[in-house]
Amino acid sequence: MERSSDIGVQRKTLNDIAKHAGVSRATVSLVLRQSPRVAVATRQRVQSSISALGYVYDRAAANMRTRSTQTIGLLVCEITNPFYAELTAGIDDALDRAGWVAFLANTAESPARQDRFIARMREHRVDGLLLAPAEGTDPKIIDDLRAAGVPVIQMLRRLGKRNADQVSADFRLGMTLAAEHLIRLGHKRIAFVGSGRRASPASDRALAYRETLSRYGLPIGPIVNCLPTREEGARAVAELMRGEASDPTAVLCYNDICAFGVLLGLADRGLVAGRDCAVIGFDNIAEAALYRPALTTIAIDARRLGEEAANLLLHRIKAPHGPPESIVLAPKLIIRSSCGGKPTHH
Amino acid sequence: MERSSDIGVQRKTLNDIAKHAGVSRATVSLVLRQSPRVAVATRQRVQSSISALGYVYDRAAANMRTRSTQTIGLLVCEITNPFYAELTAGIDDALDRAGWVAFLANTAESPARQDRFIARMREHRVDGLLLAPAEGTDPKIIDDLRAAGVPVIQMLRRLGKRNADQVSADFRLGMTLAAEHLIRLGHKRIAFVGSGRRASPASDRALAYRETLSRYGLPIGPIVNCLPTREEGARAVAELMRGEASDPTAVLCYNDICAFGVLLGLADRGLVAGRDCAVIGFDNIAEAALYRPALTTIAIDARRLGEEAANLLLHRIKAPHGPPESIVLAPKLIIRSSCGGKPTHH
DNA sequence: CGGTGTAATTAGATCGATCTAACAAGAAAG
DNA sequence: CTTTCTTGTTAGATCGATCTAATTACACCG
Repeated sequence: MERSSDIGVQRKTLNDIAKHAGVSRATVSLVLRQSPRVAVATRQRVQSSISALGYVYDRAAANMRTRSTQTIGLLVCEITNPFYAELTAGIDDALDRAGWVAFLANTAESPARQDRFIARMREHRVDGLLLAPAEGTDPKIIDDLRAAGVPVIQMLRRLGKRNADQVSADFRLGMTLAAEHLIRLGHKRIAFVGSGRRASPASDRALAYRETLSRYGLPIGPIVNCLPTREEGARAVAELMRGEASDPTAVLCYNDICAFGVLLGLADRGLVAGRDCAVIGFDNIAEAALYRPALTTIAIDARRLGEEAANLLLHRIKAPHGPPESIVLAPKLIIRSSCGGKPTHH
Repeated sequence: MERSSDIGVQRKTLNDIAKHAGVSRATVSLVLRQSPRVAVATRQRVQSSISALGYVYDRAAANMRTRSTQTIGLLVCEITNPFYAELTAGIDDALDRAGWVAFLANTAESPARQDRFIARMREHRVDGLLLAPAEGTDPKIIDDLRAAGVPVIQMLRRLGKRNADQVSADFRLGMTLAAEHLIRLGHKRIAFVGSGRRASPASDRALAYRETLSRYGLPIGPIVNCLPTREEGARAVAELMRGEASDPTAVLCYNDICAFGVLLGLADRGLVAGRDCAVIGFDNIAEAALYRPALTTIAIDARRLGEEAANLLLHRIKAPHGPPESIVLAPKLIIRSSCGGKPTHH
């Protein structure tokens, strides 16, 4: 009894097609690569053999000669963070358009895990890497990869000082916009929640907070360290709000997740954000518009950022010796209800 | 001037190592694969040559002979959905432990895009596929892949009726638990929001809703179609709550996202979930615990589900002819505040 | 009619690993 | 001393494509 659906059927090769179509292996290869040097009649004959035999192109074999795999490695510091999920979706979009595929690695903020994945991806001969570095990443890996001839695009977090290919957003400008918004609304005691992170996006934001407040002659602080989780954000409120007259009237947060935590913390203490205290987040993740009160925040277009990063990497792979490029997206203030007043966005 | 950090350095090969260590290519290969048939002295000599020359193993070349790539394809219907992001993290974890890597594709619920990615992954010779199918996926693709000898694990959504390898959760039981909870609380008019989806997890939930209500002799409906977005969930409330005495007193939702939408819709109409209306979600995504009111929901352990799926696929790749396995995780009712009463979880 | 140019096709080497089967050297057995 | 066995090593074929350089077929031209 023949079982056509059985597993382990021999995969067809170029030789099988060649024999079936009565041409040489080389000609079939030319057809596959849409070479114009093949006669129309031959091309058609080959193409019908290909579909008759159900041939599947073996890119891995082809890669051996061409020395390129049309494959990249994507290293994300935390895929369960909606911002990075959106970034990933943007990357995936751009790669799909170009016909490439990505190996995914969720490093979960572990540099050791990141190293392991990078090694594994290099063994698979990826043509390049997109790196949203885990916290505590040794900047040396950029040099190592460069020495090995592996193009890398840094996303969001800067490693080391040297100029390299990177895609990011202007976090300082973003936080400045946020602070100025609060100052325009008349706030004088503005707190900052979330300075605890070492990575560059965090230090950029904390810096802009200090700079802007001092530029307007306002007192700096209180500043509360806080990991980007809602639990921590809620806990931070306990440190900020002591029921005294000197309590802050507004809070700038490291990101939306922290801000949600702060909103929770306020609600749990019977305070209403937007009335008793102004709160601003950062990132504009999807939930920001859909929370109540809706969160005023700084929008970073994560999907667009992903697309730019993927395109820059593909460009760099084509032109490995070109000068480093740095793409910095502009942030945008999105006014909703968490600072009171009339929202311009829902 | 020598530039050691220049791009495009020739990659070292087995032959280079062999020459450097004064042995044959075959011996180096044996060392790399930790064969016990190599003398200790030789092994050490080879190993020091390997690190001296900075050799990087070329798995792609090795794959040509071994006919296995230690690579799988992961197709996710929507990576920006936190449930699937969590699932992805679980898969990544399990693969990391095994030393494998995954190609990621975010199909964004597009079957055409899914087909494209599957073809591309097959060209890259993945050893198997993890498929969280896009809505509207043709069940035939499972047969096609089986005929081609590509192991596939279906995740969450069932395709066709035949028994195949799959990992899912008991959605009927989950929705039954949710409905019975509301019934225990004394609700008589229980609505359902989100029946619009065609995929099996949706129909399972809708079915369990009907079954349970009729089992307890309660009227079925109203039922409101609703895509799993907050906007749609909020819109659904307008259809449900007409300010009449016959308005439902409780709402079962397709998933947490819908439920958040319903909470928003209620809030926008001045109604308080847990007091004026009970709401239950499904999935227990991270936000569920951190919303106010905290959402009562059915927990599905997405990370665990991902790990199980990855492990089952690795098992199936080792034993392609084994009988199909079906792993079904048990759901759990998580009581918080959105149905009133004392919450057991925060 | 032989020579030239162009278009279409192909044989054979090649990418970098693994696999097979054979071989060399020394120990153990007869 | 020869035979057999064991241990360690290796030459050469192989995986399935691409690339190079050569070959064929045929039209065109002087």
